[in-house]
Amino acid sequence: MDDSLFRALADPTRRKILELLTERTLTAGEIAEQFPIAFASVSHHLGVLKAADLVAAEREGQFIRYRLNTTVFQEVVRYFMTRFGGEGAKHA
Amino acid sequence: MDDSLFRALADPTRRKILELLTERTLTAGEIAEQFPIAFASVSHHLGVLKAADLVAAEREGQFIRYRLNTTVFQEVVRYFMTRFGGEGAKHA
DNA sequence: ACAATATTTAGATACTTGTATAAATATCTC
DNA sequence: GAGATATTTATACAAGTATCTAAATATTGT
Repeated sequence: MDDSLFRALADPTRRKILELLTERTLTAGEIAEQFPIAFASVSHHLGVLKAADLVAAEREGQFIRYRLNTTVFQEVVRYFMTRFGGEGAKHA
Repeated sequence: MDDSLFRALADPTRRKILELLTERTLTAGEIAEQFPIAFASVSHHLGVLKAADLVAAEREGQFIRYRLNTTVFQEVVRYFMTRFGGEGAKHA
């Protein structure tokens, strides 16, 4: 389990970005609009998420579209369930 | 979902501590032995884990015994599964 | 090629954090 | 109560990080 993954999840802004991407894919600008911080700061967060392989980016004309990489989330769930899940996780 | 939880998980030493506690409860000293850093540093990590409610501590004579708080882990699993789990999580 | 739009990268700064050493607290034994 | 052991708390510092502004890169349209 990569360290960058957990560090990426440690920031609330980044977790919020991930939750936004659950609904649908979004461009960097659409994501940045949702936050009171500078676009460049959001771009930095997107870079961290991409480095952790939690999201994937694809250029679409002048825009860059981000989407959730669900595969990695499944790995996270598995990590927690196998190591710490105990009983309760099985029927969640 | 509390911010302190994810920040607590972001450090590899702390994740290792949690994994050690999966096997059995351990005293602070037994935990500290496993790491190349100072006892006080491990104690700091234990404080972070306790603040995030990931572990519970109980004095036992001169020792302090730590145990995993599995309830919180179930919440973590649920967080990931409901928001990001997709299909793969269901039969993991 | 130029201007406009979208996004990232670079450089700076304030804040947080992981670690260390030293001091403090708690318990046990004599 | 003094000394030994176990652990935490206090203080300091280097490294990491979230944010900002400004500059750079990429694409589109005229």
